[in-house]
Amino acid sequence: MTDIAQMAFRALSDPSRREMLRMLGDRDLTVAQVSDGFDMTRAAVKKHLIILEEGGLIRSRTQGRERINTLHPDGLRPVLDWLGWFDRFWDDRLSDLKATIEQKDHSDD
Amino acid sequence: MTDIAQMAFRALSDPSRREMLRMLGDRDLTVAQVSDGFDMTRAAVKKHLIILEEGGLIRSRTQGRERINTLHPDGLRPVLDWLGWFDRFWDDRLSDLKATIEQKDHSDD
DNA sequence: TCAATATAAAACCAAAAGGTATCACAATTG
DNA sequence: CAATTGTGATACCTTTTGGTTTTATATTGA
Repeated sequence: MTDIAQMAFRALSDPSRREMLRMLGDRDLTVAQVSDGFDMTRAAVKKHLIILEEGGLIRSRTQGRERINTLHPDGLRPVLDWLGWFDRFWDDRLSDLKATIEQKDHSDD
Repeated sequence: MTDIAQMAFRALSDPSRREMLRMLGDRDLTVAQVSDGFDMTRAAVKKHLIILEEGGLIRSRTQGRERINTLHPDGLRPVLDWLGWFDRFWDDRLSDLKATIEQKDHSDD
């Protein structure tokens, strides 16, 4: 209900919504602009955007008659936290990621 | 429909199913044993387990009249891969995770 | 053998999800 | 101002979801 993680998981469970998040990762978009990427009505897109916002994955602000939707990546944190519990079964992924981090930390080696 | 990532995201979207995954992370459980942890019928639990298996998050084998359910952590990989796209917005997460890894490397658990 | 147990499978149900169409209204533009 | 555009809010519809109950079947144990 008001469970943050649950609302985020719920928001992520629909492929259209996940696609919307990717689009918003590239740039902020109005409802109409998001709708251009999908074969559904603006009303349907709007509903998805509401669910994404309820899940804490996007933010939106109204600007004139438009509503600008912005990715809110921090909203993924509850999801990643939950998934983190399973890292214990996932040692090789940690290694891979560690390598990535090392690379990033001293990329001038 | 048979989209692997979608089936996994779907499986994760229900809080009871996520709890079942945690339980199975501790040890393998029969359908009846999983049911003991929930206020719902075995039939309902069985349906959840089917969805978890369809999502690639658990495996199950029948042993006598029992069905043993086992966590299949690799099933989370498609989910983590999808989420990985957002790492670009999440630099501090890499730091956090690095700390976790260091901790793991230096302790024996 | 026979009763108890574990799962399976199906029918059924209410609510939620995902979509449409429609109307209202504020903001923009000619 | 009038017409257009972008959004918001409903009402409505169909399918999916999460649950129940019931019935069947296979395995176990006294």
